[in-house]
Amino acid sequence: MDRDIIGALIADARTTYAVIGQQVGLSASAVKRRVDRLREAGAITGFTARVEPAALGWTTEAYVELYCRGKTSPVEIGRAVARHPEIVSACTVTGEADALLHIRATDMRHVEQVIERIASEAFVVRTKSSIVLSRLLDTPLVMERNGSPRIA
Amino acid sequence: MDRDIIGALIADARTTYAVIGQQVGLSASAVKRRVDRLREAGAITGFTARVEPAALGWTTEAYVELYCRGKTSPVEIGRAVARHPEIVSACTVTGEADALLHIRATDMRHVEQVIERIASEAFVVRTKSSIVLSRLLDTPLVMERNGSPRIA
DNA sequence: GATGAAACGTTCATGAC
DNA sequence: GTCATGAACGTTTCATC
Repeated sequence: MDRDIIGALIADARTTYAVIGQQVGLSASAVKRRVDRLREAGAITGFTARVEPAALGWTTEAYVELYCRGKTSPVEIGRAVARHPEIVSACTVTGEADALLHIRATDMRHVEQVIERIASEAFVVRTKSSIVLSRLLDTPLVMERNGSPRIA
Repeated sequence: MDRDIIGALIADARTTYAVIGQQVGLSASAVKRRVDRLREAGAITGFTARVEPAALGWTTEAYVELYCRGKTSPVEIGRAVARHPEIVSACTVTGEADALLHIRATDMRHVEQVIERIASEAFVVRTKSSIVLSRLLDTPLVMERNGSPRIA
C-alpha cells in the first residue's frame, strides 16, 4: 500500500492526498500520515521538479571513468567530486576503473574543461570519457505491483 | 529569474508560489504564471517524489556497456531498453561501446539475470558490466546565479 | 496503532486591473 | 506585472474501531 502511494507521488508529486486515497482506498488524512511516516523513515527524501536539462542550456553530457592511484579511498574521491558542480552523479565501481562520473555541461568545450579539471586532481592517474550521443531513457523509479521498477 | 524559480522547485517541489515569490521578488500569481509557462515550454516536465531506492529494496545497481553488431540503430536499442524495466537510464555513447545502461536491481542475483536478459537481445554482441560499490553523489540539477549546475 | 470525518487556516487558481 | 476573490487543499483535532 505504501508502494502504491509512493508510486503515485513519483508519477506526480503534486497529486492531492484525496486523489491518492481514492486510488488506494484510504482517506486523505490516512494518506498524509503514511506520507509523513515515509518521509521520516527516509523512504521519501523530498519532492522535486523534473527538469529538461536541454531546455536550460545543458545540452551536452558525458560519462567519465576515473583511474586512481593505488588505493585512493572512496571518501577522497567523494570530496573531490563535490568540488566540481558539473558532476551530477558519481560512484565507485568494480572493474578496471575506480569510479564512474556523470557530468552535464553546456557544450563540448565545457565538457573538455571539466574533464581537464577533474584529471588534474592529485589522486587521478587517468580518465576515460564517453560522450553521450543521444539519451534513450532517463526515468524515476516507479513500483509495480509485482515489485519490479518500471518506466514512468 | 526563471532559473531561480526552477531552482526553488528542484529543491522542494511543494514550495508555495508565495514563498518562491518572496525569494525572487515577485507576487505569488506572477510566479505561478511563469511556472505554467515553463511547463508548457517543456523546461519543467513534471513534479516527482525523490525516493531512496535502498529503502524500497533496490539495493544493487550496475552500469552495463553494450557492444552491438555493426551499425545497430539507436532506435532499435531504445526499443530493447524499454523492454527491461530494471534499466533506469540508457544512452548511446562515443568510444568502444555503443550504449551505456544504468540498471537497478534488488540484489546481485537480480543484476545477473538482467544482464543475461539484455545480452540475449539479438543485436547485442557482448556486454561489459561495472557493479556500483558505493554511490558518492546523485543529485538533481540546481542552477547557480552564474549559470553552472550545483549540488542540491 | 491506525483510520475516517469534520473544522480551520492556507494555498491555489482565476479574473480584473 | 499586482491585487482581490471563491474554490480546493493541507493540516490538525477528535471520536471510533
